[in-house]
Amino acid sequence: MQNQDIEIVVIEDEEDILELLEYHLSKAGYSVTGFLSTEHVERFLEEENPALMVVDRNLPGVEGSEFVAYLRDEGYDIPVIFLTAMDQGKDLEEGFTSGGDDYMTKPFNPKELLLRIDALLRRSGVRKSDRVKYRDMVLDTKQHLLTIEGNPVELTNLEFRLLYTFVKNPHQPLDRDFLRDEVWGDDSASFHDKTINVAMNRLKKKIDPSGEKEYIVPVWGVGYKLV
Amino acid sequence: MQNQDIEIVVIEDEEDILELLEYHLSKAGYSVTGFLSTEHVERFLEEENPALMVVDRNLPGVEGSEFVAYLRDEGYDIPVIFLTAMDQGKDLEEGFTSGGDDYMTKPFNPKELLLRIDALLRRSGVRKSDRVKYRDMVLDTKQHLLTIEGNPVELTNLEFRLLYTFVKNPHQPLDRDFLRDEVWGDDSASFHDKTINVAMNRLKKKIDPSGEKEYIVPVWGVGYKLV
DNA sequence: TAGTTTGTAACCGAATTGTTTCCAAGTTAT
DNA sequence: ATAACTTGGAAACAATTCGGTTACAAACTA
Repeated sequence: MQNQDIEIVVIEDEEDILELLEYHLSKAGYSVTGFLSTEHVERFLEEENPALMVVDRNLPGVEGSEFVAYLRDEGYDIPVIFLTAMDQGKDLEEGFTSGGDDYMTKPFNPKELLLRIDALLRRSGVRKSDRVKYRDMVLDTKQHLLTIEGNPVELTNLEFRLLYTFVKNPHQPLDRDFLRDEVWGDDSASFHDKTINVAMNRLKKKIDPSGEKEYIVPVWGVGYKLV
Repeated sequence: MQNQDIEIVVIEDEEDILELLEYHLSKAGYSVTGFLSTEHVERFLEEENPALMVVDRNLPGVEGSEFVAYLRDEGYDIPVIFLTAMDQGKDLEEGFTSGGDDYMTKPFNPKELLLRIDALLRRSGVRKSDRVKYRDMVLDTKQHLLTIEGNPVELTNLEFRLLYTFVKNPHQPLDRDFLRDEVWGDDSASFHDKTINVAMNRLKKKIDPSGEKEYIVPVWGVGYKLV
């Protein structure tokens, strides 16, 4: 799921609406943290670094827009979508000038909220567009990060490039010449036979220490293939 | 006027609405270029590099959303606000999934459109706020001042620009080529290997003398990233 | 000119990558 | 079926690459 590991904060004082929001966002794959007031939110922001906030405009105590204006002043650049009960012109203006990115009126259409969240995440650069998936592996080429079943797996540069060429060409045996060209490139001159073997084995050990997943299998006399 | 020199493209086939849009946007200080169809827009984008587009969803010939999807595919990342005659759920979804950033229904409230344009410009980095926060660091770009936990930290010009590029691109490994382009710019000619290393280490030492905060970590074989 | 900032160079240590050797498993020939 | 042969895997070792550190020189500022 592409929304996995994206954290969203919701601030809403009406408990049933908060629950509804949490339900829809969770269902879309986001991890959601709800607050009934702005009280402990700043502390949370310092520690967690969530990707986006959905904020009710009318909160008890500190106004939603006031709070966001304060955060902006402090230097927080987190994307904010305001929710409000009515569509008053004054409200709208205050929402945007206080530093909000978008504005929706209640009762909100969940579908639209999700679309707007998605657009805002895209624009603010949270969505890492260049991800490649294979079975339970996710390669984030921008972040140089591999996760297996959601857990990060440490790979070296070479190993990452190697795995990437396999994920790009699944199910087909890649011979050693191809791998050498693709991964090692020009450094082809003077190249020991077993270099690729050793590199492959190190990679296989890292992505499948127990050897039970069988992501990559040798093809005798040819090379390797991603099953 | 803060909107001076910001270029906005409007694509709208109904001439009177186009004029109305041009009027409101010009009054707000933007320089506006209107088109009655998508026809010559791409050529214009190639030459001018406007900051934002306002696009009617229902255009003769190529659909507005289709056109934007095409542009996105071509690699154009320009912010887009869609206008549509009716608020159909299908329309809305198509607007966002084709790569739009915001969506308004006609008849639109000019005030709201201006607010949304402003918010989107802010978010897409056209307007840069002069305070940026990351964890307990606050960078004041106006004053070239950094505070950590409220305490001022002395940075040189270079170090400040360096840290700023990291705060602008958090969580991403920034490779040395990128940093060189971004921070050092044209002086790329004759550039010692270790220059970036040394600069990075000087910066790291200043923002985290004890090395316990781990703001910036090296990514082996790639560069550095702000955690 | 004095003082600060920034780039260069040399060196060190750690992480990564390549080489070698030996062994196991698959393939082929007898 | 078994021996000879070929290829892949494992482990230890060596070489290389890369980042960190320091000292020093050049460039820049006040």
